[in-house]
Amino acid sequence: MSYQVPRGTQDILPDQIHKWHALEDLIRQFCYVYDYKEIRTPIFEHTNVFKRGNDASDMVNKEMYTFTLENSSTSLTLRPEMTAGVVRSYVEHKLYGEADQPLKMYYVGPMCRHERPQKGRSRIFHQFGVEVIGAKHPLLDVETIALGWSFVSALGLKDMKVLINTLGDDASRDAYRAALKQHFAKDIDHMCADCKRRYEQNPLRILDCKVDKESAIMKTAPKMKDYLNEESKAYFEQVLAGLDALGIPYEIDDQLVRGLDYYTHTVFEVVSLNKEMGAQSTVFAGGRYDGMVKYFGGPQMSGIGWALGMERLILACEAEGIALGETESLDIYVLCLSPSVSVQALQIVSACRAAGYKSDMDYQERSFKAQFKTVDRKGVKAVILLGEDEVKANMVTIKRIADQKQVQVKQEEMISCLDGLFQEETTYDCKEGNCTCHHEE
RNA sequence: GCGGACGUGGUGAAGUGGUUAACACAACGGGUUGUGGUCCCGUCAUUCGAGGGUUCGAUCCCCUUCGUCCGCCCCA
Repeated sequence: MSYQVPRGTQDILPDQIHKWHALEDLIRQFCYVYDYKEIRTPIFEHTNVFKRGNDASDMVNKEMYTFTLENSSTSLTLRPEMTAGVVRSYVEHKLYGEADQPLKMYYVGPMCRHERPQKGRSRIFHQFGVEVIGAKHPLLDVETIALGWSFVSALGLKDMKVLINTLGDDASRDAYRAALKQHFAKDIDHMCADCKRRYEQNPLRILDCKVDKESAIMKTAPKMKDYLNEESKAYFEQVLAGLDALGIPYEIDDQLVRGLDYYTHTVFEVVSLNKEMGAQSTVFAGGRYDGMVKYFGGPQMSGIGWALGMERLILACEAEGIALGETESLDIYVLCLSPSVSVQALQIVSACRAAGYKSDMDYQERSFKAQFKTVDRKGVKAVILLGEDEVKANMVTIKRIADQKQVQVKQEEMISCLDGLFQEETTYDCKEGNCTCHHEE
């Protein structure tokens, strides 16, 4: 009991891993047909990759795992998100010079944030995300949303909603920011401490405030849409038209500003409406960023991306009763009837494995009955019985569980016999209560 | 960082200031010595998250600590 995982982290145990494999397989399929390629960047970066000048977000200011090793002056940080690392890599390797732009990338991996753990919120969690860098077109915004939306739809999730908004370009945002500051100027003293901080650092995020949400000053606050210039407005309208064209339902939420400060134009959030999700209901979210590539020393190029919380996705699937991945089963189990033949049993298991059958045997010298229990529990399709009689005769006994068909064959013929048994039509009439097969509950 | 609830075997859980900590599931062994799933019998917590304190005596009361859950905050 003295050793345990650090707070807010968890082991993903073997009996849960099928969910992760199922999701990862589907992710690769989707990214393949969308022609997005995987990128892998380091799990830690120089701190200044994440901590950039004007960033006022909690994520970079309060929640980063930042460390400096002894005998070193280099400050490193465990990545709290992926976009910064991807953009850094894009610029560092001068990928903006590649022929095919935009570059379409995806990633899957762990992120670290020092937050208070809660349902759907851990200190190490996994994100699947996409980044499209090197071109700016509203239909690219639509494409990335479509990728995520079709992905969660393919899983069977139904209680999902797309919330979308625009922050406009820099000029629109500057104008809006000034208007907000003016609006809140005389009341900021009565507002919550967080809002006071936001007022100075990033007035847009005052709109995110839950404390003062119902106050009159909040309700009469100027709207972003009234400060959008023509170009920004047109951009947003094209995004919405693209979503309409693909039949993706959405809801415009003009309070949506997102927590990361690098966003421009399109921002969106896809949330689960299922009550079992708890307070952390955002499954994937992202937006466009116009300034990041230049910030990292590249040309003026735009990007768009989103990130999806894998743990939250699993929660959402569980909340909607969606099973991920197949339950484990075994093709063949070798039943060892006497410890004296265990070496021969191992040779037979090896032969089955070499032939491609998922196979196993007992290594605990357990009773015959106990070994058969394992057969039931693991959903074994065929059993090979091996006792002293078989070894003497150089035979094996093969029993197909589904219909209890049992044959004895020479060991040389074992694999071809198994091939036959597995290929043969095994669905047969099995009336309830009238047969001896095992029915799974 | 703030507020609240909780922590008993592999799992789900009952329980009480007093001698041996229910019950169920799972696991293992046996009845059935080479043919499983049902049934019956047996075994399985010197210990109640950890550390300290009060007490003749603590799983139960108090403190500390670690962790989980819920909400705030934040975000995927």
